[in-house]
Formats: sequence, structure tokens, C-alpha cells
Amino acid sequence: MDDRQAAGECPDAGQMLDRIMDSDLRYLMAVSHVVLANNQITDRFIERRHAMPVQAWSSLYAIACFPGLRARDIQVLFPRPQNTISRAVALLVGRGHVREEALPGDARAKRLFPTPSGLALLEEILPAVTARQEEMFAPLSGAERETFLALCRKLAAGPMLGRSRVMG
Amino acid sequence: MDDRQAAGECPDAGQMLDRIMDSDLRYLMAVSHVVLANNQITDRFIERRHAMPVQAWSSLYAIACFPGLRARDIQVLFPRPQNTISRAVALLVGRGHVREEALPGDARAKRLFPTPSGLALLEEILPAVTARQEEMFAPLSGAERETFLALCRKLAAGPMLGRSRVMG
DNA sequence: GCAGAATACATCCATTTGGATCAATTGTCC
DNA sequence: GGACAATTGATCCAAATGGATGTATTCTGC
Repeated sequence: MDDRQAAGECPDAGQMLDRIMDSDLRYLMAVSHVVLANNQITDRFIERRHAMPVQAWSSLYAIACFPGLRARDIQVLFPRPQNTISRAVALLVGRGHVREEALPGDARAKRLFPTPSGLALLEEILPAVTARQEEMFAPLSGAERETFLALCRKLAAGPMLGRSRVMG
Repeated sequence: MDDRQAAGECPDAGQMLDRIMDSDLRYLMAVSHVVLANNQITDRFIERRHAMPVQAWSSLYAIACFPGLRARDIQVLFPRPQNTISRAVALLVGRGHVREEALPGDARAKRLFPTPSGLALLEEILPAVTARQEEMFAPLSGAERETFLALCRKLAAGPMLGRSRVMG
């Protein structure tokens, strides 16, 4: 695939990145690269600072945004395995950041609410994550960010994002 | 944050997704959601079909795109921990999909090349992944896809994507 | 050309992950 | 209303993960 193979050379990293984002899988490669690269920063940072995995603080964020939601709902917002969410919620409850309440109509599910401690933790985490978002989106203008967001939302709204015909 | 808390109700999943993509962290939430949701499909599929983690087949893809690259270079394309790449390459070498060759100028590094078996495996995997890409990007028009790609590339080219001032 | 820093990759090991399963409850169909 | 399927969340356990460290080699400053 590369003439330089014969010459025993390889393009430098920047060129390789450019070219892989020009390959058949360019859309997938490009967006995955962006998210993977950022995860190395954001996820590791909060893991170290607060000894909690991504899914824990993002669950807390979801619970604070929508007090009373169920674990099940978090899974829709952050598509991860069910037991991952279950454990994240257990961690938050165990540390007193989230409180569970019986859901009147359904004895299986529990409604989740942030505690004052949970809200305080979020107020500590959110400024850092917001600053990181600003840092990573700095290359885009305001208009470009809105375009990017609109396109992501369009992808998220697509019916085949979370299930597949081509991959059983 | 939500008046329905008093009423003991929660918005449905679709509305929650909309609203979290309208919050302060909307850009991060939106793009992460898209990638996470797709990973649940694509990664798991190839794990089952070919008993290999994402990083293995994407390393193979990189090696086929740029024959002769080093493990180090793969890490630039797919930002993951170093030992993750190391193991992925070891798996590919162990299964005979990749062959290592001494790099003349540097005895530490190894040049990586796909074997016929590796290329054959890729020809089996790529159609499925390409079809999946098509499936997930179906909501976007051709022009929108190019816009999305251009914005992702702009983000990837940003100097602060892979390192951070705000997150030590 | 030599000492110390840096790089490339492999490996160790405690922790995390996720598929599978379980228990409890609710929904559906007749 | 009773049997069977579906849902909600917890837990089990084999396997993967990633930070730290090790080994070998190359680069840098003097």
C-alpha cells in the first residue's frame, strides 16, 4: 500500500495520521482518534484525582441532570455494559454521593438522587472537565463547534447507532 | 435541575439524551456518546468473530496501511497505553498475521509488516467494518460527512488533544 | 568517548472489565 | 388468574487492562 516500503522508509506520524483519516475507514478512524486521545487525558485525570472511573462521575453527572432516573436510563446516555453502570452506581452510593429511593410503580428499579456530597463533588469535577472541553475544542470556531455538535446529534439520533444489521 | 423531580417523573431516554447534549458538556457528551455506542457494536463484533480486541485489528490495519512502521507509530494513530499496543502486536505476530524485521538504524525498534495471512484476515474484517461505518453514518449526507470529517481532523490536529494544561 | 538521560519494547501484578448468570419483579397472552 | 417471557439490577469469575518496572539500545552534553 506504500511505495516507501521498498525504500525501507515510513511517513512520519503526522503524515500517517493524515493518511489514515483519508482511508476507507476515515470517518470511523477520525472520530475514534479524537475520543480515544481525549480519554487518555480526561479519564485518567479524574481516576487519579478522585479515584473513580469515568462511568462513575458521568453517572453522577447524569443523576444530577435528571434526579430520579434509574440505572437503566444512565445506560442509554452512556452506552456501556449493564454491570459497569451497576458498579458505578454502587460506588457512588457507597461513598454517599448518591441516594437510592424506591420507585413507586416498580419494585425492581430504584430512583437515584444526588446527595449534597454528590453535588459538591460535581462542582469540583465539572470546572476541570469544562476547561478540558474548551482546551480540546479550541481549534474550532464557535460556528464550527455548533456544526460539529449538530452532526454528532444527528449521528446519535440515527436508529442504527446502537444496534446493527451488518454486525449481528 | 429538573422540575419533574417534584412530580416524581423523569423525561424519557430520548429527551434525556437531547438535554445532556445541550448541557455545558454538550460537545464532549455528544461525541463520546457516538463513539461509545458504536464501540459496543463494532468492537464486540470482531472480538467474537475473530477473538481479538479492537487494538489488534486496528494495529493490523495500520501495519497494512504503512508497512514497516514501528509499534511506537501505531500508538500515535490509536492513542492507547503502550503495553496495550505491545500486546496487540504480540498477538498478531503470534498468530502469524504480522512479521517483525530488524530496523537497520535502531536495534531497539522493529519494523512491522503484514503477512499474507494478515492481509487475508484484513480482507475479511474490512468489508464488515466498512459496512458498519456506512450504517452508522447513514444519517449524514455526503456533504455532511465531509464536514464532519474535516472538523474531526481539525480537532485531531489541535496541539492540546493529546496533552493538557488544565489536566496535569 | 563516556556518563546520564531518553527511547523502544516487554513483562509483572493488582485491579478492572464484561459476558454470563442469578434473584426479584413486572408484563403478556390465553 | 396462571404460565411464560421480559425487565431491573446484583454478582461471579475468567480474562483484559494499565501503571510501574525491567532490559536493551540510542541520544546528548561535555
